[in-house]
Amino acid sequence: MIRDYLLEFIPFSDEELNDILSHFEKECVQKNDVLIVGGQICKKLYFVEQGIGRSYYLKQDGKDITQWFFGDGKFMTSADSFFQHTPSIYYLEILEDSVLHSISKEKLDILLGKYHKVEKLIRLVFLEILTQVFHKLNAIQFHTAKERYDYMLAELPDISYRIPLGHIASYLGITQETLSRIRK
Amino acid sequence: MIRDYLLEFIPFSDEELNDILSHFEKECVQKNDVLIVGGQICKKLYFVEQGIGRSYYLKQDGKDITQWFFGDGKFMTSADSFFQHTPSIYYLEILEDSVLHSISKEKLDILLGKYHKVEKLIRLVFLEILTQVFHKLNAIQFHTAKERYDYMLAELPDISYRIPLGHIASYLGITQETLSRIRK
DNA sequence: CGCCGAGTTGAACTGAATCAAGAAACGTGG
DNA sequence: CCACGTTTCTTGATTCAGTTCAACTCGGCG
Repeated sequence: MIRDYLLEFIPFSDEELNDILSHFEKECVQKNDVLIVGGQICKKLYFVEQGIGRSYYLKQDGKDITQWFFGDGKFMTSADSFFQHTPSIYYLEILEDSVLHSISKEKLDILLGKYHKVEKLIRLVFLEILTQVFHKLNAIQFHTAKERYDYMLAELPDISYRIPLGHIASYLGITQETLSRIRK
Repeated sequence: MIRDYLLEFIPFSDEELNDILSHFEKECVQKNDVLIVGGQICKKLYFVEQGIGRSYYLKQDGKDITQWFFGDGKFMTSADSFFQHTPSIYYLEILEDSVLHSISKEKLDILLGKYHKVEKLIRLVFLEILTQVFHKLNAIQFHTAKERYDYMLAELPDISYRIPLGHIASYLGITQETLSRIRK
């Protein structure tokens, strides 16, 4: 599973892949588990084998705003915190019982130093995320609540039906009430 | 200049740096020059030595929406188009007479293959951009027009006074009229 | 059975868009 | 150096999408 995903990006040899994967740990986590609390340093990069997670942050008034959803086959972390050892603005939360593979910064650094291909892998993953973030930005800027929801359905069809409405609403930058009205 | 910038990211040796920079070409461009037209494939990655550029796209109704500003010391390109050889959604335009250094995909690929450090450089540049895009996303989602403008002043203080108001407005996802009212 | 979180519905309010017109700044050629 | 056209910016009046606040429904679960 994680094998297949990595191979889609880079043609690793079997040995390389085995070595790389030996640095990951399998973690089974439950719905509502919090992997990272805001203000702490995010120590791990996670690969979501099966399940869903989200990142969110708290506004001054205490409302939580979903920043991103991480579905099957995606890497999940608080990027600047993890890569730059700074406190995370974001919380990472698991939304349904999930199977993850995690790797620490130290171990990833070993792999990044050892394999040019891993460096490239991370670059490609970043590029993919970057493209998606810009998509979302475009979807939100100058678009109505309905158009935003359509974007969500198009971009994350599998996720849209597994998640509490409130999370989707804050992800799209609208209120839960508005989203509820749109759906009918 | 470009030397110093690259050295901030990675401790290249003199030989490495000379070799790398020999693959770049210096380009002097003028205000209103368009480097990439939407629909075409972006062939080059640019480094802005001095000046300002922006990326924008056209909405159905023909209005142009600024997506990003590229000031001194930043890399500028249409990322997915350049790295994945796909047609660009975005236009790249120069906003004041500028000095750029450009490199083609082919030459960059050579450098990426030859130097593990260049691969890392690009990864770090991506990480920086990713962080900034998420910042912008947070600034726009659930924030008033005034708060967005404050974000702009904080994030891009040098740029805010060199650019037509309309570009800033569309960048922030508000209308020019509203921005004009906010400023006083 | 009654509680509790999640979702829906309603009515009043508001920030920002839209439409329209005028003022200021810019640059280009005579 | 001034006149003219173009672009950029400001200001005003109106309108509307979406927020806010509050009450109510529904389904699951102890």
